[in-house]
Amino acid sequence: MLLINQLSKQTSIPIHTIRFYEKTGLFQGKKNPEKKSNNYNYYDEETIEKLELIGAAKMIGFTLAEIKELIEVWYSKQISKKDKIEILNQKAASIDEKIKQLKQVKKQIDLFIKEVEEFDC
Amino acid sequence: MLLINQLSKQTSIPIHTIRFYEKTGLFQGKKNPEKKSNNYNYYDEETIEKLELIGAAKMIGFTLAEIKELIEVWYSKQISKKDKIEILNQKAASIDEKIKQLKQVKKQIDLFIKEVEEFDC
DNA sequence: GGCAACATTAGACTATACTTCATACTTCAT
DNA sequence: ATGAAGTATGAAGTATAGTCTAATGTTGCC
Repeated sequence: MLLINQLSKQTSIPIHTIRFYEKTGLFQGKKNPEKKSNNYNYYDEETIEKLELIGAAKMIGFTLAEIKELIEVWYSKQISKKDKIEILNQKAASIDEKIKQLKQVKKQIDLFIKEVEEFDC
Repeated sequence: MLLINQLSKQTSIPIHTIRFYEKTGLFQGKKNPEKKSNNYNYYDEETIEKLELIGAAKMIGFTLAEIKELIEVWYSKQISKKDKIEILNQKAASIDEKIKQLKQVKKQIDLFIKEVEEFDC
């Protein structure tokens, strides 16, 4: 179990940002019941996974609200198999859509580069 | 030449947003020198193009600052061919990078869907 | 000439995602 | 035991990207 400082170092995510994510409900640290003198939060390996997922999902344009939903599906034991698969398929589809859009714009930029190379002398 | 209302209708971008983009420096309307009684802004076809570019670039996660740079390259007559190509290549590379990341996450989600389908009964 | 529909500006307000600050407590090395 | 470093909490501040309001002026049509 890691303290927030270690967690930050292992994920390269600033402490303040981690706290912000925690407050947003993306995950929760656990208090140590044996140590009642402090109320430090302890984080498990799953939290590292979650932070990595957050990083990846953010990079591709998901909002924290969407990521929260994704995490809930990913780790929930309560959500039915059917619902899980549906939400995951939705996310997968939205990623495909984004890839399509990116390729479209890439093509346009490549064309424009050619244009510049040939005519704009 | 279009007034802002027409521009908004043709691009499906709200008037307020168009004004915001203009204030941000993504493009500029022109005053009509023959009509000195008002100071309405008139927009040309190029502005429609630019707004479409903004829409596409935003969709793939470019910030307005990046888009501004892209538009400046796209339409500037002052920037050298070499610089234009360099900036465009940078944007193209960042799109490739994003596509790579998206594919990565897509793969992870697909794997997880399989996992859920097989084991989480 | 009067009224609806459109235009402009400045400024206030919102949401998202942080980021910093202030205060106060805890742990650890010397 | 004391000071540096780490932790918690709440609240304020920042940046980006809008979105809305108010006050005021303009145009077009009956």
